[in-house]
Amino acid sequence: MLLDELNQQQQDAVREIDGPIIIIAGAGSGKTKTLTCKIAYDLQNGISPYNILALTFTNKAAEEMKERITELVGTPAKYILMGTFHSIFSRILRLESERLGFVSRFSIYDTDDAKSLIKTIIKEMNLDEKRYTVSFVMERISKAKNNLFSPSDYLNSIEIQAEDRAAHKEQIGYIYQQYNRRLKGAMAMDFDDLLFNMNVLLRDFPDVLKKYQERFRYIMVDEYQDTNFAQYLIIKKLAALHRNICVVGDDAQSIYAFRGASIRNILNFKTDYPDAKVFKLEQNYRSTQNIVNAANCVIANNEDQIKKNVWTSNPQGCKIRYTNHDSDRAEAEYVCQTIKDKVIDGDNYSDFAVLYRTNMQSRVLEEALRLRNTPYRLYGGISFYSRKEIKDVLAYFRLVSNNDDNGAFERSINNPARGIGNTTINRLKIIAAEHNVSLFSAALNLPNFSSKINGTTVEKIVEFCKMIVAFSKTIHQRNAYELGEEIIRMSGIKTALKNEESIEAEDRINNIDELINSLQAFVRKEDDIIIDELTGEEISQTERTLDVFLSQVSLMTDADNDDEGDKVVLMTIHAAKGLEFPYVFIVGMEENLFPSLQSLTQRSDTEEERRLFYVAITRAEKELMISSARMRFRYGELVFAERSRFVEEIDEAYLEQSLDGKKSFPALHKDANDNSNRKKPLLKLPSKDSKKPLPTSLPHPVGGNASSALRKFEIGSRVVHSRFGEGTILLLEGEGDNRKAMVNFDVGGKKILVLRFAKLEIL
DNA sequence: AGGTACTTATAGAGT
DNA sequence: ATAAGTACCT
Repeated sequence: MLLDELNQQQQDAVREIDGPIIIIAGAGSGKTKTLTCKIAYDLQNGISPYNILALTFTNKAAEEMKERITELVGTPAKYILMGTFHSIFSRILRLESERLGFVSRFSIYDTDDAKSLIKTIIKEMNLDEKRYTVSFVMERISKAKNNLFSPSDYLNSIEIQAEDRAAHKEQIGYIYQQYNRRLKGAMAMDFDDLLFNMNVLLRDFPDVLKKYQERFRYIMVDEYQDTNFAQYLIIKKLAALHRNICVVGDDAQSIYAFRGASIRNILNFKTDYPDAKVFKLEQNYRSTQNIVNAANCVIANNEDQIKKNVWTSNPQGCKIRYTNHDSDRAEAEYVCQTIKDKVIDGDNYSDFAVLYRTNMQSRVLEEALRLRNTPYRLYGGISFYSRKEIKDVLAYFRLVSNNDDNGAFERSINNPARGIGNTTINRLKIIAAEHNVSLFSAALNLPNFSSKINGTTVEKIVEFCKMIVAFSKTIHQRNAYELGEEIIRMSGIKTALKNEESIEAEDRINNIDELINSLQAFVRKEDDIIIDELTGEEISQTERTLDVFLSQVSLMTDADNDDEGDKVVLMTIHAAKGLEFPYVFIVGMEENLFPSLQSLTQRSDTEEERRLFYVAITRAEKELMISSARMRFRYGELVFAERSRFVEEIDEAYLEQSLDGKKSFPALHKDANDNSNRKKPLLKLPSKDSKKPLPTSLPHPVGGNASSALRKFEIGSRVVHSRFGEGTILLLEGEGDNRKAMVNFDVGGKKILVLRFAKLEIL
């Protein structure tokens, strides 16, 4: 029976089918299990899968949930409309696109595409690029869209205009206006538009609203604490008719305010739906008592929260271990060594996760892991889909699918080089603007327009356009693999890379081949039948076309392609939400890094950082290791850091401290349950107020070079470096801490190294 | 038009 | 440390 494996609170939540429901699910409280059981229970009670809408934050979460529901109830699960906000709404928008004046094959601009468009506009408006930085303008526009301010709302808002004027950036409204016009002209939407336009659709077309209200009789929203205003309002409108809305979340895990999410949505659910039934899942099944208690201590420092008591009946476990290290490298080495030791004792690599605040921290960890041949899997960072060569290929696909996509046109027209340079493109842009048509349309009809572009160039442009047109014509006759493969072949991208004959080019070719593989997988999908849950129709193999592929790929992230295997996992804390691991390292516990510098200016931001730390702690099942470094490389230079304030927020009853990473835990496994003599930390840390002066000279070189070794370096010495291998010293300069050597490495050539940091050893 | 060499800006999380 | 942009040369 479905309910047998659930505790009382979980059962209560599952049994409540109708009306507004909020489930506050503490970390590790079996949220996914409850949610999947709940949907299965609904289905068993006669609710049609066709009437269920389930919204998640990641594709992965949606897939996993669907899989689990299928296990419980079988085929009907296939018909449930379940996915991310962005993917579900993009599909609805494609169906209803003509209402908003879009083609159904509109393009989706990712952040890079959007930024380059904004940049173009700033340049065209002759604005000072120092004052109007792309990232700032982008943030303003994104925030406006997430709060449903159109360009005219933006320009008419006294408050917003005052803000912009105060910042001496009063042109942002006009940039926004132009940006949106250009998106429309390219038949494109950015990520925020998917939410904004969904709102427009439901606001301006009552028949559409009614249609989807009637369709979605039961609505579930996962991670409700991370919804922004635009998402909140869509949900509210869709649920207004039947009021069967079930939201699940944990205010303590709200970590996306930076993206416009409002913790208020979950805190105010009872206000919106006074008759809402509230269920709290407070028993943690994931972590040891020490971990749960430590997490509770940390989160208790936040003011904004729903009261709850997360507890566990799991074993007490060992204390959380905090270590401080000389440098980011030493910290990384400590992580590697600890993992190695535990693997020797029988644990798997995949039992470990290393979590960090910022993606840039992954580098030093990767280096250390590689050095020790420790298998790892890196999540995030430059995703597969944002690699240049992949974006190049996808630009071709986009252009074929949507000829008006100016961004895709500009990217493709001279890639690979066809002798169509900047001058030509600028002339083309002018023609397109004069005739108010897209670049592609202007290019295709170029012979009919008078222009300064010379004849041979015109021929090349027309030839390109004809190739694209030929592809576009067959887009619905051929499957994504056949067409995509041909586009790649005919574009000449791969040939150009082959001619480069470099290692990098080889990698790029491999990546393109991987993309071709994914086209093939998309077309073949072992699942005999793919069902479009939105329309209820089956999608045959021939209907798995390039535009369908593209519509999915634009919203795909790396995390969605999991490559399993026994590997240590490296990821940001944000990416780790919803996951769990037996052993977790949280590295970089330093002021100005975690919490980040930007977050310290506002209390609410600091609270968000604390929730982020809470999320990180609660990923751990058995053991948690947190660490910091006294200095680390940031932006290419060395910075010193103090221990994060968050470390102190963990009661010492649950924490074990050591200042140097190694050999400091004599009783690693034994005394875990012995609390009796642990009133004081093993080592007294300097209090945060007693600011120690920054060390003027470093205690020890990172790699352990004793200073005596420095003297032995001479011009002509043969040396070995941990990363670069063997080489010969060509030059020496500087004194003391600044002593540098130019080394000619046998592989890789000349490099200048600061001896204080470089792991150079004399052979 | 295209490629190379040098300069400069920029580093917070991700659908 | 790195990517992106610019200046300059072929």
